[in-house]
Amino acid sequence: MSAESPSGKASARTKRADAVRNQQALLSAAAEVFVTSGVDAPIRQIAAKAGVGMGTIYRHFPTRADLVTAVYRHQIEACAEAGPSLLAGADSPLEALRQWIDLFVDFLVTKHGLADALQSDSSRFAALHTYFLDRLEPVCAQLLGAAVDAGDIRPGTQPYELMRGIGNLCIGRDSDPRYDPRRLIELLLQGLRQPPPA
Amino acid sequence: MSAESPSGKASARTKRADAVRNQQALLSAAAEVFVTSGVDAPIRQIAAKAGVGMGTIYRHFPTRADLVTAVYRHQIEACAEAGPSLLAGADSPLEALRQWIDLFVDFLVTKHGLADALQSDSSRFAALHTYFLDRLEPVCAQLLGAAVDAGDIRPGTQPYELMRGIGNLCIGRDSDPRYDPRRLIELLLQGLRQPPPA
Amino acid sequence: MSAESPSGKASARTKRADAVRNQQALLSAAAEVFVTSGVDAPIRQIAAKAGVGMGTIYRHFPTRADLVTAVYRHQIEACAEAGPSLLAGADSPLEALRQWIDLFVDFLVTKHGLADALQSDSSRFAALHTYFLDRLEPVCAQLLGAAVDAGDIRPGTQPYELMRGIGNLCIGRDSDPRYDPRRLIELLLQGLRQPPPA
Amino acid sequence: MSAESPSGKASARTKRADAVRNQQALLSAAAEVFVTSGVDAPIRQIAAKAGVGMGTIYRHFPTRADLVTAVYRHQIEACAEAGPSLLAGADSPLEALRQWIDLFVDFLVTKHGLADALQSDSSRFAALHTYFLDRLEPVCAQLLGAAVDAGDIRPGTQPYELMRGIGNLCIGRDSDPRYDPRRLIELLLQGLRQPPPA
DNA sequence: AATGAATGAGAGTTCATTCAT
DNA sequence: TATGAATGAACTCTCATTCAT
Repeated sequence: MSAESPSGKASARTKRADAVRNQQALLSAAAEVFVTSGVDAPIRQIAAKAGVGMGTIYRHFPTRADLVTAVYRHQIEACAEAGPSLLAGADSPLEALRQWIDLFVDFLVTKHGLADALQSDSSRFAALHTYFLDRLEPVCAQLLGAAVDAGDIRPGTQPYELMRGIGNLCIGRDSDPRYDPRRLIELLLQGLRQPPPA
Repeated sequence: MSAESPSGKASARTKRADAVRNQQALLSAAAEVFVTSGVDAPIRQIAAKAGVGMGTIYRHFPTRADLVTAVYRHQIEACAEAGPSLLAGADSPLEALRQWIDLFVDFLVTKHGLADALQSDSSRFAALHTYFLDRLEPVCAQLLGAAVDAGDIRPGTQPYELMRGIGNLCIGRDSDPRYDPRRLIELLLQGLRQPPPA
Repeated sequence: MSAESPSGKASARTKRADAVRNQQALLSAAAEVFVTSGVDAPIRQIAAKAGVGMGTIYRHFPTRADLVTAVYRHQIEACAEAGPSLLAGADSPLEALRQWIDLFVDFLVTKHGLADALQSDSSRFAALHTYFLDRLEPVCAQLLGAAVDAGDIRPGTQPYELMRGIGNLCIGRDSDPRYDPRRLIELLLQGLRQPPPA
Repeated sequence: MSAESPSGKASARTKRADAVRNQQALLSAAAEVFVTSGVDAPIRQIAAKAGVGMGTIYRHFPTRADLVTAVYRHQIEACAEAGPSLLAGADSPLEALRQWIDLFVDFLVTKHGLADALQSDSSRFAALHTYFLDRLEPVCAQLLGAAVDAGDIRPGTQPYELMRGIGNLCIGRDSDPRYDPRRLIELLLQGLRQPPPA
């Protein structure tokens, strides 16, 4: 990189690098804080964890939904991209669906403020909600459709409803050791299976 | 006059009647507000809706949990009492379980701040949580056990987990018309059914 | 009004007796509560201790100062009346003054919210203040004057100032065992003594 | 006169001032308010007087004790530092003690909410209390000890008691012009003097 | 006359958001 | 651009005082 005007360009570059670094720090910090304090955690707390000022958060993420969305974007992407691969590689469409739901649940219970955020009716999270569904609903639809087409499961279940249901089942997962969302989700899948021919 | 009891007592009784009326107003108002603003709604809002001062709420319900518990106590009781009757009257234990879950869901989606409150990890709702479980878990256990004993459903599902799951599925029921918790719960029940002998 | 209806009279009498009894209960209760919670104790607390309603307190003692004054009136009277007797019976006017101050201090430290109330600039206690001074200042003045006249103590000290000073020294008496107002008051008295003729 | 502009809209509500300047404003305001309303004055009142928001007070002084301590710290320091100098410069230890007490009283009556705060049994002021004593008791002890050693005053008086006594005498100084704590303190000092040999 | 339920002003405290530096 | 000080609305809770019974 050549810099004829060292001060001007260098400072611009420096700032850019700073900004990127800040954004990364913020995302990591927010992810951590969301886990311990939920997605409604005080901005201060996130800023402190990231080692930046509060204003910096507002610059990068004007609304809370922007931040939450950004925090989970990578995982949402990964989850979305896994759909087709699983469908291609699994023994059966149902097996692919099961594996995808496993990923989905991993994601939700790992970042455990998320399930709460997703069901929150607060308009604050509308953007997250939208992004989440726009990206994942088609993937879920594809898997679900394939399983139906293969005759593995009965038709009639909508991807939106299934995703909401799984998401809801993941809420408050760790408040009591007696509650394990995966067991219930397994029951759901059992319920989806085509009743055997008489 | 035959009033052996001093008038002091009579007047005390009268005041009580007022207080009772106020309590009712409060319970109705709180139930309404919980629906629109959640169980964390500001005390002022509830007081305003009930047409009473804030202090009146504190008098009747010293803590928020007291209020929430009181709001839902009647329904919890009704639900608890329905269990044995349904078991006695239904065609099969599974049918009884299904009907009881219907009642349970009716309850949760009608007073829909409740599902939120129940899963809230906030210690503020510990009392409600405890009351809820103490009262309903045994009922659910009985129905579940009977269905297992009759061979209608597979064993291994705990009443606590089932209730939590159903409760979670009822969260945010009306944020989107595409989501109907009952359909998912029906799937859960399907999943619980004993796989037919080979 | 003619007392045609006996019940009218009877009830009036009954109420009077009740009122007197209530007043006594209130004074005792207030005295106790003042000791533990200060003269600013919540009205509720006093009412509860006395076993009466709050309204009853307001009926008997419209302002807090009225109650405080009433609570301490007996002791103020006793203290006031002791002055002349002590002067008549003691070995010297200084000794009488010392004994009277002892009584005064007993009074203040026994009812330990009192010293605080007396110095409180809050107008709430103006009535108490006034009553207190009206009654005791002349007594103190008499004792002080006699001691001065006898040549026991130097002239120049005003009874108001001496009483305020002693009252202040009694404040917070029991917050620390290292603090004993009597030792300081004894020093004050030493300081009042006529310096020995050269 | 330039007041033609519609100054009704206070756009120049100097929102952001230097933090240090704000602290100073806060300390001055608090000192003033403590004088008129006592050290228990509402936070809002102090904030209003300082022209800042309430949050600013919490930022600078998280607890009330922090604020009270800060308000009086400078004077406490000055008083503490004066002790040794006075002892070195005065004609006699007793004279040094007298001068130090003069300073001490100046301090208390100038910032006269302080005497109240010091005797307050509320645990809220424990920090102030502790700081006050930690800093001044040793100074008072030194002066007192020197005066005893020099034979100027009788032994047996503890610095804690003397300071509490003087502090108490300064309470409510200006509620009545007839009351002057200095006259009583002078009597105390007189009382401390060694009784002349028989 | 007595009661105590009801009222609501007022105090403490938190935190999202703005904006001077 | 980044910072974090400042603001103030919003919330909880307490208690003096009133007033219907």
